Amino acid sequence: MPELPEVETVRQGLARWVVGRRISTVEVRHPRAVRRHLPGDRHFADVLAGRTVLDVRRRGKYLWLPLDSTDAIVGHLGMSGQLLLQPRGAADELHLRVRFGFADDGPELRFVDQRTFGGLAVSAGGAQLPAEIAHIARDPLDPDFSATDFVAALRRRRTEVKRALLDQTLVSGVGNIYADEALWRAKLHGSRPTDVLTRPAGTRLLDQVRDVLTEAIRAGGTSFDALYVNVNGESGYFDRSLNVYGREGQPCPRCAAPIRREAFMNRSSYSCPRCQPRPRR
DNA sequence: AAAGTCTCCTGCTTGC
DNA sequence: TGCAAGCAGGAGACTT
Repeated sequence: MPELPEVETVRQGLARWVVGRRISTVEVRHPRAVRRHLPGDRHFADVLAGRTVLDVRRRGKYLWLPLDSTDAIVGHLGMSGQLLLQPRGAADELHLRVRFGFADDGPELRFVDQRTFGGLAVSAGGAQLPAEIAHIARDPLDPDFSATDFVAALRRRRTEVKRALLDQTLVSGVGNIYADEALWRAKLHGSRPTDVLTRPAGTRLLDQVRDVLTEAIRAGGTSFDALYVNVNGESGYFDRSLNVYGREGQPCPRCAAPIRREAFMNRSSYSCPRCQPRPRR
């Protein structure tokens, strides 16, 4: 599942292979992929034809591609979205949703998405920061992210710490996998209430979030279920470094207690019952 | 207003 | 064997 490290890996690939190229044709194969582009799929294709990609930027799990028109292509991979570079004429993927051809006749950019939770849109005048993602907080690897402000905001919340980590308006880029991994590293149970977390505990947690995200980027991301690949179709290998996520019943790498799985928001949380005791309520 | 829940979607896995 | 339910989950819409 694409979280910050996976999206950053894709960003780096796009920066290498797409920046400076002029879009010639856009084919929307499935309108749901551009459902957030309110003027519709025809407009999406028309407004992009002839535009040159100037850069590839990211905030949290969102990508945007500033164009020479001051607009930007905004993208989110959702659960299963992939941005792939493929030679012209290569067979269509089963879940191909959008195809971009370039004026240089080089490789196409394809948006492929099995579960269709992801999508693309054109942000009018959004080259600097698309309005569509202005509500998303900076991510913890952003040089302008303030640790002090984050910890203060965390402690003002009246919720559980894992819910707070997943709230993209508080800190962006963290999803279920890296939330569980950071909480394990910080030896905190995700149900711990945020308002009684000490400042040092909040800072330690943020440090662990940053560490796990940075290490995962170095590994090219986590390809837990093969739905995530980079722009060249290659898997990341951080799944080998996961300590708790998806490891129910296996020994905690720190204390050997069997990893526990608990229901959380209609999904699962993984933690060590000994290193991360559940808070008394 | 903030916090919590529901819904969108497909394909693989599990169970009767 | 076949069908149905369960599961994966990001984030916007909706409810409390």
